[in-house]
Amino acid sequence: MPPSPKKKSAPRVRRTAEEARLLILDAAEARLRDGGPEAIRLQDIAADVGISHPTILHHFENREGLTQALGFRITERLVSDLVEALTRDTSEEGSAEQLIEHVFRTLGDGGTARLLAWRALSFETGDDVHALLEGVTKLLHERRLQFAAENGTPRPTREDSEFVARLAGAAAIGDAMSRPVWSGAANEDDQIDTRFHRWFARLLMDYLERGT
Amino acid sequence: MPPSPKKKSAPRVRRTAEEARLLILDAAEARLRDGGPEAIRLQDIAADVGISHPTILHHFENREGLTQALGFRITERLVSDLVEALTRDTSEEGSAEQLIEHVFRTLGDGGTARLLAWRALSFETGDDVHALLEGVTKLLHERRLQFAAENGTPRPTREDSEFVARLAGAAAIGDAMSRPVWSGAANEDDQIDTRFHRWFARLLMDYLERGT
DNA sequence: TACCATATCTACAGCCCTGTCAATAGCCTC
DNA sequence: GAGGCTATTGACAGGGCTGTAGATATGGTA
Repeated sequence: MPPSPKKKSAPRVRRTAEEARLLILDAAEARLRDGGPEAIRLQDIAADVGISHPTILHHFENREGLTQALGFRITERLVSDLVEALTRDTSEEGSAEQLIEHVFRTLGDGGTARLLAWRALSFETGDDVHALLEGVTKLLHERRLQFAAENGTPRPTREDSEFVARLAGAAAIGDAMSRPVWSGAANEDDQIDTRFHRWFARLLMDYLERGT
Repeated sequence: MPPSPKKKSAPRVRRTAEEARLLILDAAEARLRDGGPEAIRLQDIAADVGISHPTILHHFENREGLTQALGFRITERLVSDLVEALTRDTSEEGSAEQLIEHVFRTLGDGGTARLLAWRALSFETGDDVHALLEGVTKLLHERRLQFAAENGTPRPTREDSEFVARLAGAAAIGDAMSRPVWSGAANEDDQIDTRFHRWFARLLMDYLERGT
């Protein structure tokens, strides 16, 4: 048999390595979002991007390399988003409610909660997340000390500030994780989420202003 | 070839269907706990129990049947635990702190948080969890109305009670989920968790006693 | 234009995992 | 003790997914 008439395959698209990695990560993240961890299949992802699956292996070594890179990117984006919001929203006086709302929205929307849950399940040290909590605590505590000095209210301990940050984070994550589960079929109205966030923000603000 | 000398295989253990299902579920849960969702492999589970994997299929139809049964059992146990704690601990007056501590411990210990996260990832309606929140809200609200009548404090709205329950649940779940992630290498002391739970319980109690 | 680095492809190998099937062996009932 | 129900098993099949190898094309560079 003659060496087969050289099927003319579709012209190749050649990207930079970075571009390719971005596209692949995007596709993988989308699959993870609405298909769960088991939906991260090289062949499917490749099909989504419109490439062949060995290309993925070329860029990420192996499957685990891909998931690891994905995990890093997810938290990295989350962290930068939070830090940005923190430094922006705490500059104005009364807008802590907006900040809380923002945090809840960021975690809840677009399946970010699902991504976080996945990351929590798939180990990976998580030192970066730990660092995030540290940073937030520090920021918050400084602001509280300043507030106490200006208003003559009692100075909070550092542990107290840590607890406040921890509560806010836990509540946001927990709420985001639970919502898709227990919202269930009854989607109810979307407003109730916002009211809940406001309510929580006010609860927290009351506590902060009381001083202890 | 003569019909092979009938290798004497190990004597079979014959359990009741219920017993077998329990053993299999236990093994599956253990694997899920410390291996993640991808560790639910029929052959491995069978090996753990000491049976052959077709036996699992016999009892659960297929893999999905197993995971579904597992999901139900996990939340069922959690729900019954919570309901029991609620009815027990709210009977005494000041022991709400114990209740909160209990909820946090239940969710945090033994990887229950991991199990919940897995369940959140693997869809499944979650109507049962929704029902749990309903029940807790109702219990809480009734107690608050009674408290308000006795002490002359303002009557809370039902939505307010719902928010309290939602916050407590979200905080417990979020904290449990986050701890293994951001505790990271620095295990710090275990006491701090307890202090945090107490702190949160007091915050919540203050709010409840103020009435709004 | 010639050449090089490398992103991409096709084809294939191997593995593991789920699910099927027919046979076997405990336990309960009569 | 005989017989039936069914829990259990070994062997096998089929499919899908990861990873490998060598060829090829593309864009930049000299």
